Amino acid sequence: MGPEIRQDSVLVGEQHILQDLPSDIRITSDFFRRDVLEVAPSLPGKLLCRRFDDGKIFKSRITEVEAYRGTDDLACHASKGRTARTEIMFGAGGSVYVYLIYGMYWMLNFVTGEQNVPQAVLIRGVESVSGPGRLAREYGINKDFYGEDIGISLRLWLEDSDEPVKVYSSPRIGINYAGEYWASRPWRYTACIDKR
DNA sequence: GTTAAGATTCCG
DNA sequence: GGAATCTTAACG
Repeated sequence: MGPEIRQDSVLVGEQHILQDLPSDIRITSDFFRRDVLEVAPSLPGKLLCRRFDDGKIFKSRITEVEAYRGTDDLACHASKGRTARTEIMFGAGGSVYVYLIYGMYWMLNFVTGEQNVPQAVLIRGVESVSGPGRLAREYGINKDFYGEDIGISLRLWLEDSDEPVKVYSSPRIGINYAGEYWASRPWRYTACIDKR
């Protein structure tokens, strides 16, 4: 059974290739070039979209994210300084930051903010998948996506959704090591997606 | 070179 | 409650 052919795909040789999506649907890099505390709360409800190598396209609405904000934030990897791992976070918003945790789970993040302002949003869940480790696994995200430009990538992108969402904020998960102050910042944003 | 710990998940 | 599993960062 071949891949589902969409209207926005085009035949190139023997393969159907997904066209770059119209700018009024796809979220552009500009969206991410703002403070992470503006970007993160506006992500729940948006569609996280993936085109796999076999041409199949998977989309699910984001339900849970967390903001990691700059060198002061002791829960943010950038607080350790500019290293090979954190380098991408020091670039302008719109690229992908992925890293391996506990030797087995990839964490999917989107860099936000202006150049030299290291921030990122961790995508912790979508409607069909709970948990950041399982999410990356379902979406086939690994180190190959480090630095991917979310504004132009043909295999990973975001789309707007008109579904109304209520967004709640609460403390971030699993970062008690950062100390009480940073662990208590309400920078986790969860969506309650209305299903009428 | 060595080591401790981690933005997690699954099993008992 | 604890293991799985390995990269990163800190230290010698």
